[in-house]
Amino acid sequence: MAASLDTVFSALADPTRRAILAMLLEDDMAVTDVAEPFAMSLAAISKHLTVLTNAGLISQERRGRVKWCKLEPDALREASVWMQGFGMMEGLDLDAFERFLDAELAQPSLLEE
Amino acid sequence: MAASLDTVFSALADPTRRAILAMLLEDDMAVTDVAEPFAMSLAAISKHLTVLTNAGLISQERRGRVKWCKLEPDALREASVWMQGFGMMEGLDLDAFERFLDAELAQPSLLEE
DNA sequence: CGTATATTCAACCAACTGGTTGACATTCGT
DNA sequence: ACGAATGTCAACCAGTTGGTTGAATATACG
Repeated sequence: MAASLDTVFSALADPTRRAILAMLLEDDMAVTDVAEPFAMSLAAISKHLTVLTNAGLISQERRGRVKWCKLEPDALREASVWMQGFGMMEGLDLDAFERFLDAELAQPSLLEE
Repeated sequence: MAASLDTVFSALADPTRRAILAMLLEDDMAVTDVAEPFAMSLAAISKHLTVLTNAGLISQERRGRVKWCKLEPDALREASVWMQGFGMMEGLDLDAFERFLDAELAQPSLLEE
């Protein structure tokens, strides 16, 4: 999955999805168990899990009739690097940040030709 | 402005807005100058700046007929703390992270009653 | 005063989001 | 083989997003 900053940040922009990530921090979970505490349908949670998967924030592995959801925190790394570049956090990797800025600003579709 | 994680992350989810933030990292800028490199109308950029302002990521101060835009990186701090809580980055503040998780999970509107 | 500059507002539009429900496909247990 | 459990799919809906254009509002300049 191409986990761009776009997809990662927009996946994180929903409180339900952030809550799911927090739950998966504890342990891997089946879809039904993920859905259990929420006041919405299983289908809605299934969609949220798809969004998280597309963002690379979780992975899903089917075992029998149960689909296990697993946190994939690596996808947060590049987003975190981006944010740290604004100089407010410790542990800044300036080189990585510059690469991100260059790559993003170089997207021709975004800029005038 | 109530800069929630929702508004911060969803503001960051757009590449135009991230590019604007990167530009403001260099220096404060007028709205017209922010808009100049982009292939879209001034009105569109004005809307993006409103989104960024509502997220607390920038502030805008009118001086004469020019409205100056200024980066406000503090808004990134709580989002960055949230992300760091997933254990992949250095400088983790576990206490702050726990407080965030508790606050978010305690939102009753999200959970079944 | 009149005109150019800087920015927003209002109406509109297509596309996306986040939710619903009901039907469907798989797999497990008996 | 049957029935219950696990998830997804498809169609639908209301509300939001990201863009457009044209008019409106300040403010500054000469």
